[in-house]
Amino acid sequence: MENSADWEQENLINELTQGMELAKQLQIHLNVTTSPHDTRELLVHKILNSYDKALSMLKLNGETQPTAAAMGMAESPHSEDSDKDFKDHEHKHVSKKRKSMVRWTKQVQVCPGPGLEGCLDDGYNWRKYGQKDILGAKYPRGYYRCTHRNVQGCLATKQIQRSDEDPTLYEITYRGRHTCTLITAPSAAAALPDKQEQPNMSQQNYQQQSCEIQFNFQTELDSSTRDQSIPSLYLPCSVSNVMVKNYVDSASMVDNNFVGNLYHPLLVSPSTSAATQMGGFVGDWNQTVMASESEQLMEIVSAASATNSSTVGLDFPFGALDLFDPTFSFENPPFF
DNA sequence: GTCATTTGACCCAT
DNA sequence: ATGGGTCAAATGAC
Repeated sequence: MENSADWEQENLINELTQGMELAKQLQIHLNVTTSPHDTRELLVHKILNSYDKALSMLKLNGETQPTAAAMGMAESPHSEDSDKDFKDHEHKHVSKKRKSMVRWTKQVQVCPGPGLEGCLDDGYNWRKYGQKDILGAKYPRGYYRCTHRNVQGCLATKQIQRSDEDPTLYEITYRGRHTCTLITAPSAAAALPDKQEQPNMSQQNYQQQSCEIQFNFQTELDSSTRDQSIPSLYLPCSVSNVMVKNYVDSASMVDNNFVGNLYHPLLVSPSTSAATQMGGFVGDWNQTVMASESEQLMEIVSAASATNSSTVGLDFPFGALDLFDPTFSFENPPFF
């Protein structure tokens, strides 16, 4: 038993180390303007793979710990994915997987009227697979899964529940991380149109997504005040009128203890000017929007590889967050 | 013809 | 037994 744990830990360290090495390579490639785009993308892919493996190890490990249930894993262990393939061949495995799925919720307020669905669009391509009347809820709950599920095996799902009290308020629960290769940054998404749903996605939707989960990326060429050898992650939300509002824990965010530790929900509140750009959104946003930082970071890294950005960073109103700072940790982010 | 949505049935956890 | 989540056939839109 102990040997097994040691072995797992060793593998975990190996994966993380590999991820770091790959990130360093990517860093070098980002500083070389002549570096081929393919190479960067390959590195990003490897990094993501490496961290995915590490996450899987941690999640599976976390499930065996008694604290997991106490930390919010009492969540209904229902199917995250009931694809027949999985049911037939990996039923038990899927059940485990479901429990460890990352889950987070955000609330979106939209103006009533046409184009409402568009406002709920988050840039990913979802396919509705069910709708159900929920006990005690006035409105039915819609069930959606990633369009690329069959092709790329992306297990991300979401549920949309309209609020009883405020019909303009929608609670969107996301489960699972997108593993599809669709790059979701606005520009990238536009470059990868989905013939089925993309045409319905208006520009305002892209703006919405850029403020909620994905972020716009900008090139920061003037890095005279910054160590050029250390690309920092810049999240230009402070520039694009999105500010970090607060941090709260959420039961839905601690489906497993690892997620609870690593995934600090980021609460952002787009300011009025951003909402104005978003058209369909109510001008005064007071509701909170939570997202997985890890997912954001994955996307940031992905998008960084797709741009010529020499730096990628998280830029908060109170300063930039340097993810390559050795003192940085998700458990103790410097700003919360 | 293809693909998305709808909806009743089914499965599973509680 | 009940409710939430998913399946899959039927239907509709393009």
